[in-house]
Amino acid sequence: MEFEPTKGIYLQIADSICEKILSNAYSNGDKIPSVRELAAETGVNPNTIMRTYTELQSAGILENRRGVGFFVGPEAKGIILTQRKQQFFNQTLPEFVKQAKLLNISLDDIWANLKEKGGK
Amino acid sequence: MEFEPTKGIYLQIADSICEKILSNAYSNGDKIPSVRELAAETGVNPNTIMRTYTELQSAGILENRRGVGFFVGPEAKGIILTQRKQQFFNQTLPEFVKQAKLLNISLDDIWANLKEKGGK
Amino acid sequence: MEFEPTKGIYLQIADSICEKILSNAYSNGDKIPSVRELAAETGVNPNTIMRTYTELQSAGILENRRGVGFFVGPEAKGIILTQRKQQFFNQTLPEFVKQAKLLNISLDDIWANLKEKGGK
Amino acid sequence: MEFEPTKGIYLQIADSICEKILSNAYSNGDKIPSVRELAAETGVNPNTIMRTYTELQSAGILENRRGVGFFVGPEAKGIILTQRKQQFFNQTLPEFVKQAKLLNISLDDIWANLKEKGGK
DNA sequence: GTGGTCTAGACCACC
DNA sequence: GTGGTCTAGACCACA
Repeated sequence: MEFEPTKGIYLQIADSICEKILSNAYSNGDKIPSVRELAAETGVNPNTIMRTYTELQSAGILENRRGVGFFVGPEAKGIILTQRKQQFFNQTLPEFVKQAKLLNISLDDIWANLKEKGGK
Repeated sequence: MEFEPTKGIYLQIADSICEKILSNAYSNGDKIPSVRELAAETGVNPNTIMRTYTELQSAGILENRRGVGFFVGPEAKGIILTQRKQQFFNQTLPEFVKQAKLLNISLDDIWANLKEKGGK
Repeated sequence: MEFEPTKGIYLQIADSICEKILSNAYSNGDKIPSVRELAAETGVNPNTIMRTYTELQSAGILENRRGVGFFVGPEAKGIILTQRKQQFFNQTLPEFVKQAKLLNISLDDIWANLKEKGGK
Repeated sequence: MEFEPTKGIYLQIADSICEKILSNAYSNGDKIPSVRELAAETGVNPNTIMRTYTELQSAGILENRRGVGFFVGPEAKGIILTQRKQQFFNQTLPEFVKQAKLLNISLDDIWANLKEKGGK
């Protein structure tokens, strides 16, 4: 698995898990791969996976049954959505608009660019 | 001068210089403050300023006359714009679209909203 | 380890690493000594080693896995060779020819001389 | 006038003067441009020109008549030739050969390259 | 005065 | 343990 060098690996893994939850690849209550499994699969140090899981747990997205494994929490999807929407409207969107203005890129330019990529 | 804790100081200083170039506060060929001057002014260690200048130089944005100082390069503005546009279309925009999709937010809605604000 | 006083230590270390790569002492993907290790081994400050590694990285010769170490990049050998050949034909050779001309030394004589030595 | 960033400007100016002497643009006993003249012409700080002149003087290549100016010394050409030949055979040539061997460049390759450039 | 390099030692996030 | 950044202070060559 490939990782961006600018962002913590544990965060990138957390993102990928959240995205699986949002896209219903994982549903509420599902058991997710064990630390060792995921470590082997991604080629990442188990400590790093563990950090991902515990942080997701303390966010209420995952739950832990001792000796059994980690499971998707009952409110997982809602928590992730709330969290992401907040981030989207408070950070991503304003930053996006600011950059576009600074670079003098119009909505039409963006639209054209998206169509071009979408056409591929 | 105040700095965000999340991003390297040398990068924040680089950004501020680039913005001065984009806004024509510095023009092509202008001498920019010496390493020690800017260090004193910002309260940052000269080594850190040096790092900023060196990186901007190797990007072609600054030039250097030994024993004299650093100067804005002839292509500075173009390089910065190219660089930023590239980042916008290759990273910011796709990430933005991806998040919007995951959150089930319609791009059309966002655009309508933006156009409305733009009209203010 | 001994260093020439005329050339930056960080450059001399970079050279020695490149030569290890060219001579196959390091192969593609190999982990090279950690910053602290090499610093201790050479008696040089870790910051200086860090500078060497960073510059080799931005040249594409080294790669970097966070918290793990620096590794020889997949194209390392090719990059080094290209870089050196370019320098040879664009700088070393013209300078050599220019000096020979100024000194009124015939290139043919030099060639003959070299071939003779090469035959030994 | 353009200067390489890697080598002291005062050395580059010294070289250009020596080359004028070798190519008979300046002859023994000729008055060379005053410090101020050459400074204005090259756009270089007069201190730097002065350094060049005094170093060439202490090498016996230039002579100084107070209140009059700097002049090419009687042995100038000989001194420069001796000096350069020494450097050529002790440094330039061995370094040239070493690099060619390291890069696996044959004399024929070099020959071909020279012809190509000469043909332009 | 300018840039450029090096050292020593600290602290951080991450694996 | 790893890399990454920052500070403080020194010394150098050069203009």
